[in-house]
Amino acid sequence: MRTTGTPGPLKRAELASRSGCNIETIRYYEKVGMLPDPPRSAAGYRLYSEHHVARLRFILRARELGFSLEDIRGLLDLVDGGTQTCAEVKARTERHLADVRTRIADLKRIERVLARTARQCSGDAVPECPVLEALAS
Amino acid sequence: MRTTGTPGPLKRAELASRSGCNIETIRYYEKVGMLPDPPRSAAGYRLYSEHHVARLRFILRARELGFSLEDIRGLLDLVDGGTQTCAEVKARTERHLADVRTRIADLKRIERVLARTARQCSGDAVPECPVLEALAS
DNA sequence: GTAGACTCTGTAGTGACTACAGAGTCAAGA
DNA sequence: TCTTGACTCTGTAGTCACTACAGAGTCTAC
Repeated sequence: MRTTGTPGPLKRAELASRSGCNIETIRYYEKVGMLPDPPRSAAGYRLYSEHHVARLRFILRARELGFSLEDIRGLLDLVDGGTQTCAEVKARTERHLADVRTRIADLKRIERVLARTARQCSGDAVPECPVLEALAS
Repeated sequence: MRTTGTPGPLKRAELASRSGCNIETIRYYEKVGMLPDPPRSAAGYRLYSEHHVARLRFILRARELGFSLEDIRGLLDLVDGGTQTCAEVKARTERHLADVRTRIADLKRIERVLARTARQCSGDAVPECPVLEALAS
């Protein structure tokens, strides 16, 4: 059993535990070209390096921030190309930020409607319900 | 060409335009049991009634409020059963409201990180980028 | 030698649609 | 009557970002 910090190639489960990523998701990211194909052992087992750990963490962090895989692919291209400019990345980030703000505004609108409607509910066991009426009207 | 307000059964495209719902989505809702199967013409064309219009609008309004189809199925069961109590609907609505609030909080956290990171960007055409560094680190 | 834990592959399922192909139907105009 | 074009029918596949599973192979500790 390899312990944390020991160097050498990692197997799928090790990469999963090092990154906190679901083991199947790793294979998925490989399949869709987000993670480079790792070298294989004689038996065909994937052998991941620190490079893969770093890239996977990059992907996961960007996912946490709500970037789509498509967005992340773009960011990775910029990184890989070595030609990325701060301006390009900034533009992408700000586009995404605008998206996030739109979603927040939408959800807040929804929240207001739901809260208002729920407040009108008596909570009694009567068959009339302002929520259903609001939806039906 | 039937004009708005004329009674009589509606075809798929008419129901779509009356409700603002995508025509394929109507068929999907039927398939998954959200909309009752309408009677058919001799040629097999669906013939929708005002009942279908009302139900479809109910579904669309609930979708706008972010209820899942599963949630809506529950609401429709309560409506159809005729046994729904305000208390049940209120509980569902409040569960959903809590969900929405969680999502808002998540997005706000994301927004803060994105905004802070984007601010650090010079926007210049230099290859170093604090956004990418934040993601990679 | 064997048990159990791992890995491999391909495939199918999730939710909520959306799109398309190929066939049939309908109504208006020539 | 015929044709044209717009509609409708069905089944199926694609979308996104995974997740789960089956059946086979491999590795390692005892």
